[in-house]
Amino acid sequence: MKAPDSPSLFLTIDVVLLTLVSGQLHVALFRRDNEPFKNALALPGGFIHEQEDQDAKAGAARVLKSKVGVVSPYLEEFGTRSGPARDPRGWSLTVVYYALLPASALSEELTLYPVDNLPRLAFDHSEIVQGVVERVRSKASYSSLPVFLCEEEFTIPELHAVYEAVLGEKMHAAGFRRKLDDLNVLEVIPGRTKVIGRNRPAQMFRVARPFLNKLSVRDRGL
Amino acid sequence: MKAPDSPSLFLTIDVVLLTLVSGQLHVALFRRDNEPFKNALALPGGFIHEQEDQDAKAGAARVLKSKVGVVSPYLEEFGTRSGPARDPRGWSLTVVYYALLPASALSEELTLYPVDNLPRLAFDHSEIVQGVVERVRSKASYSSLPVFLCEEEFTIPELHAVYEAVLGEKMHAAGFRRKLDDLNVLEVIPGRTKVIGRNRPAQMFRVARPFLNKLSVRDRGL
DNA sequence: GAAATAGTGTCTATAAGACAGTATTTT
DNA sequence: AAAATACTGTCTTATAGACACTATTTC
Repeated sequence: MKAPDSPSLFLTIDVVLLTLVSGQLHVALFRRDNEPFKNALALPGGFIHEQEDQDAKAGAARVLKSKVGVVSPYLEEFGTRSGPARDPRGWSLTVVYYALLPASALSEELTLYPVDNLPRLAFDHSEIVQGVVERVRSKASYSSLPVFLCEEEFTIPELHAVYEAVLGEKMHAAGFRRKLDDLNVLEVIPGRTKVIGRNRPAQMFRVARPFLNKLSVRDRGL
Repeated sequence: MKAPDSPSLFLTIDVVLLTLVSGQLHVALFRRDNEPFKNALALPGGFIHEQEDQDAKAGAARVLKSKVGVVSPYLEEFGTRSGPARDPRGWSLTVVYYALLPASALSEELTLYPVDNLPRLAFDHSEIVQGVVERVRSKASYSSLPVFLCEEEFTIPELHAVYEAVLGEKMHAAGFRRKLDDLNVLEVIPGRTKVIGRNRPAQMFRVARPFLNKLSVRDRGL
């Protein structure tokens, strides 16, 4: 093993930040100020700062904070994309992270695009977003992942609607309740209820402490 | 975005090659010839060769071929490990891949260590192996992954034993057959049977073409 | 034919889905 | 009280595990 002398090999981070706007998954994108792909839309990302970043995930958190202005409780590695062709500047490797937040946590300024009708993106970012969305939908089908798209306090019917939006399919309400129950992620907020129309108010819940930044997973799907 | 001028930031690949020896998962390790961690055991790995490697996965395949002398049909990204402390030479990021092969495909020279009783390893390789083993056990519980630990032709009872070895638990034989069936990964080899003792011979199977290098996954676990 | 493992059929227990019924609010 | 949605109880159906039975070989 000898040290590499490679001016044209570089390392970046990209973050796929997903949120729900009017029942549709959206991704946060930015218009690039510089070459390459100047003026094209791209994921928030950048180079690793080896002075600052304790690891790649910390770099992703820094990108989220500096470019989007948020801290995400859920921030997971998706995987890497690499090769000589994906960035015209040379052989590159990007570590892709994904985060989920409720739209209310995001600035109004932020530009969000529906993932199922994306414009053309810079680099291989279209493929990356598609891959992340697939992963998120898959995880949603057997885990508590969609709770990160909810406000801090929410009702079961609200969460139910979020699951249906992410998965794109109707879920049986009674079964949903029962199966959510054995995920053990939810905590009743005693006394707090929420009235929507002229009907029985729904109990409000929050995410239980152990699952504030990780998933609860089921064996048999939701 | 400005180009990074980072002599102390580098990019490596590591491969966790797992196999089954006498019913126990083993990992292929090499004794390091050079500093850092000279003489310590480590995963096969190395720097990205940006002239040769089409991407990180191709680099992993190259490492497997050159250091272990094998080509693995199944080669998957596990994830990355990074930071300033894991390698004394500076801020490093490694992309970890894992591969599964039957012991018969490996050279006799290769040194294999049982994953549940590992010696001390270089860098953060102990933690990496542990993470990969966890991932492999998890995937084995709902997918066809363990077929990659089998020979090209094998019987259901043999495959059954492989699953039990990986998962470390007894599985009900009749249910195992039925559930394997709807994975659709197996293809009867007409006429070919295998006799073990003085008993009914078992039908031999091979992996069906579409799953020669990818998994078949079940909803409900095996 | 006895022994041994391969493989199947069926019964039972458990979990999921359907659906009806009860609960609690506003108007 | 009517309307509307929240929530629960129970019946039915699908799936998984247990277990007994049949199949095919060697000795």
